[in-house]
Amino acid sequence: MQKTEPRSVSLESGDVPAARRLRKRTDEIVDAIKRTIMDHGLEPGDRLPQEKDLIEQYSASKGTIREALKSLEVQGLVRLRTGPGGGAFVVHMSEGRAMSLLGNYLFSKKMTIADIYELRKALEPLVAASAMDNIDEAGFARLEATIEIYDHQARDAEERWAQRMAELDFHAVVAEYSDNALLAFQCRFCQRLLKELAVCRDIYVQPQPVMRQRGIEYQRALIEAMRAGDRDKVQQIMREHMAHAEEQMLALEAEMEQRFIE
Amino acid sequence: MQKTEPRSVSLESGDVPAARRLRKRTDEIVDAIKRTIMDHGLEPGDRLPQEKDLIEQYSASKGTIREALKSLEVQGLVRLRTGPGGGAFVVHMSEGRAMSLLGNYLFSKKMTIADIYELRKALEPLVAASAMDNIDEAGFARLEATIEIYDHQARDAEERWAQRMAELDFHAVVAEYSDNALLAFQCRFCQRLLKELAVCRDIYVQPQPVMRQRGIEYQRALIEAMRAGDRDKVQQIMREHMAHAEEQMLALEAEMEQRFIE
DNA sequence: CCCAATTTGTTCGTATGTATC
DNA sequence: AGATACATACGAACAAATTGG
Repeated sequence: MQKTEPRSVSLESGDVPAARRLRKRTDEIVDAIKRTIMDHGLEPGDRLPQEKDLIEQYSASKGTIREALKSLEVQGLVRLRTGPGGGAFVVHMSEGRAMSLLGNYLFSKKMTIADIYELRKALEPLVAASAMDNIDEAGFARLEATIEIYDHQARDAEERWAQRMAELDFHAVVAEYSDNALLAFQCRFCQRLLKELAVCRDIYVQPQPVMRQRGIEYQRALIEAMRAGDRDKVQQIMREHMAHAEEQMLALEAEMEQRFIE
Repeated sequence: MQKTEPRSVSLESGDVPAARRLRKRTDEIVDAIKRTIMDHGLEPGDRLPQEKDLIEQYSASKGTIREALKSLEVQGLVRLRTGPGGGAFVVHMSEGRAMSLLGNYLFSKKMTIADIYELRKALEPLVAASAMDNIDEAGFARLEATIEIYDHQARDAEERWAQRMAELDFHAVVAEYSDNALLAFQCRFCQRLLKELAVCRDIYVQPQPVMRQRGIEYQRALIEAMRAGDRDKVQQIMREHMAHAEEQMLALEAEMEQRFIE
């Protein structure tokens, strides 16, 4: 049985299948370097040949090689360092970069609060259940420390904002303990959207006494259920927590619009 | 005296750090152009100033400007065209590019079939229900045409492969009719992972008579439920469909490993 | 169909900044 | 502190692609 196929995965197929148009030199080199990374199984920390050698290897000029390396850097595949022993080093894309890039894609689509919570209602219970299997006392401590941030009335708008962010961070911490990288990423991306969406930012600056208290109750109950290892209960609590959070967000959004009309 | 801090380590925030330390000229220009696009509300089709003008505007060299534009191109924000009237045109990132970039992030994580299906079991029922509200007769026709592709015994390995791809395309078509862009994207990304993961590719080349027939039954029932507008039934069928598909995939994976050991 | 204008794409030479020893 | 190795940036020239006459 063939185990490792030479035509492995994720090769930037994207749009044009190469047979059509003459591809630009830069893009050819980008793909060539990508293949080199894949085929040689290069790990983070490994260094690519330096510019000088790449120039020779691909018979291209400095500028072209630089553009290719820049492309790889933007894609989060390499990091460029100056100085002796410097060069292009293979890295794993950071979650932040992945989210930025995906954010560019969704920028054109108009996301609503309901859209995001439709996802969260489905995913957060799953990550919570998944995280339950891996979380330890240190993890619980982190969760409780996060709750502390918003377990009191905010003094000013700035602290109120910090509390809203921390409320989302609670779920980010939970997701950290899931071993399903894709699930965790998608969950955390939803959280990031909630942090960045303009409509949400407008909502967060308003006072909202009810939401905070109820949210904490859900989260405390969640921690307890996780400690008890009660998978069904964990999911049930998170479902209710999300449904309640969505309700609050939508109500606040409607209230804001109402105020705007007056 | 200003001194460069040595601990400029890999926090790699990915997004706009405030005017902090010495950033590279290229990245400054990238952000400046990004802001220009945002602030002016530039839409796809709108043209940025040409290289010549950008060189003047930012007092940078041609190479630097080109690197900045290349960065924006890789991020899927602009498209570069040569010739008279050419230049950098604002575009919306294609779904394919977004998936490629996200694929680079997940490349380092080791995804399992179970991980992906954990997502699919949660998301596919939601997209199906969401799509139900928008799909029309043309959409149903597309779904039925897709089923035709694998509604018979494959003659050879190549057709078998095409059938596996079409089975996934069925769900891609469903997702097209959802108006929740994020939900649809995440669903289709799962489908893409199933198309590309090496372990899945190995599975698809094997004959698997049972899965095909049962899958079609689910999908035909799904179409019927969608036509009837029965939201709960749509979700229920899709849940079962996904659970069954996962079961089959895991069984085939186990069988393959068994064969591999022998 | 070719020609010419326009604009990006690529090359070379050189200089500067930066990190390591 | 100085030498070295490397990326980063500049500028001028040339090549290729696209559009319109």
